[in-house]
Amino acid sequence: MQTHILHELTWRGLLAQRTHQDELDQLLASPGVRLYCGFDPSNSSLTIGNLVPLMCLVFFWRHGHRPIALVGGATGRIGDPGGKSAERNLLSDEQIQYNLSCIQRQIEQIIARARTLHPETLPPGGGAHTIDMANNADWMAPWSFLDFLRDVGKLFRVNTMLTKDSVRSRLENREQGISYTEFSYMLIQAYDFFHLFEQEGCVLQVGGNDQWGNITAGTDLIHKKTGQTAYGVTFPLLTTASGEKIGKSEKGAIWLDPERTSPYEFYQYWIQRQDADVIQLLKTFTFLSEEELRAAQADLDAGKNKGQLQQRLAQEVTDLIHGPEETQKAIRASRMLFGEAIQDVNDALLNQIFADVPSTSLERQRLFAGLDLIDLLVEAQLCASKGEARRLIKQGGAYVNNSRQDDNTPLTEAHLASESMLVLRSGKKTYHVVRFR
RNA sequence: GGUGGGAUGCCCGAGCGGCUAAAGGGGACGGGCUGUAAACCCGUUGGCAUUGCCUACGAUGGUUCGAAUCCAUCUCCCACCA
Repeated sequence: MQTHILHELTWRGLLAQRTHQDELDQLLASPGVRLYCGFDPSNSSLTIGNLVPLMCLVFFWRHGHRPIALVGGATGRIGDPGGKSAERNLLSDEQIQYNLSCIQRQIEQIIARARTLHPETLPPGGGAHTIDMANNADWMAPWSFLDFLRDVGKLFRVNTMLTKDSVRSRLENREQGISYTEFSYMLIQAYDFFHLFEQEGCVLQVGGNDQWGNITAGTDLIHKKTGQTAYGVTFPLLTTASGEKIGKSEKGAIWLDPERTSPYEFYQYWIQRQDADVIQLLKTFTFLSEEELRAAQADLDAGKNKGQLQQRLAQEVTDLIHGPEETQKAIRASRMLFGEAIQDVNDALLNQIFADVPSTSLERQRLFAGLDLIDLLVEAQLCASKGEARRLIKQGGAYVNNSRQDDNTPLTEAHLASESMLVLRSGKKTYHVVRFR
């Protein structure tokens, strides 16, 4: 990879703001720049949204720079006021510790996958070094409050802090306000940058655009303490064409943890993106080259995309997060689910395909007498009430083994798709497996 | 502390004594078209039941044959004044 990292970030649409434009260009022109990005341990899993900074670190890495992924063991105890409309509840230390280890594992796994699946992401020379991990609790914990106020707090002007967006938006909202604790968040993040600057020669911090205030607080601190220059780069906060945040489905966030968002759901999330978003998503979340993406854009403009781009996107991202094996399963399940009627299958196959699909287990006897479809839809929680189930059937949205049920004919053993299983579907996309024992 | 205004279904919002399970919009859901897309079109959107019943318009009481609509008290919001 010979091109300039800032060039790559630009064409990927991942460059929002940066400090010292020309100087930074020059600095990044030669490899080996030490940089970092922070990850917040407010949850035990990262989401697709958190994947953006991680991708950025990998992009920097492939250009021969040396990223550090910092998990915020210390900052997590405080809470970043940025992007939050309300004060957040503090997490217990045990919780933070747990979250930290989970997130760290996720990050490491993704980096490892990027290495093996995408050799092109490796830095020139094959990547002797990897992306390093750090935890700011390691250097924040020993500080006493008084020492921190004397050595670090003294260098911050409250007047300046008040102008930062993250703080200002909370001050303007009189209902919510901001606690002294969250107000101080900025100092810690700024100090992190200073510490890494001193100890690791880390001269650049990257982050989402909402981190701009915290990043510049860090560069200011470094300048005050050392007289030297440090840099900051932010990427835009991505939204869909219709203005929603990326990575939120109706049901909530898309998690990287397979326990929370199954690989099948994860894959489906990407498949279901609309054309207007797919190019930006490919640019952000895959390693496709500029040429490939230009070709993709051309196809799209020519009206030639028939969902292939979404498929490519889903496959690439699921590979990276869950590995090729899980991706293949998700693809197989998707083919089956969105294909023809389900027949000539056995339990083993269905179990495999529907491994991630919610299921209900019922007494086999209930089939002998004829099982009421309305009751079943409610029991499987595909419908909230019998009225809703009736409506669903009437409107033609109820399916058994992918074949539409026009009326409430009782189900019998003849409806089993395999030895003991039956596949319910509501609408086009919502599946539920019923097992009879 | 004073004076006004408000609280309606998932959300916004009309209704201001019977025709109100409550207009309209959004969202959501289902169908159609398509590519598991968008846009668009159609339909549904309190619960239970075979024309009926029950629960609902901040809470509690009251007036009335009849209340989301009138009255009283309470709770919570919002605006202006001090």
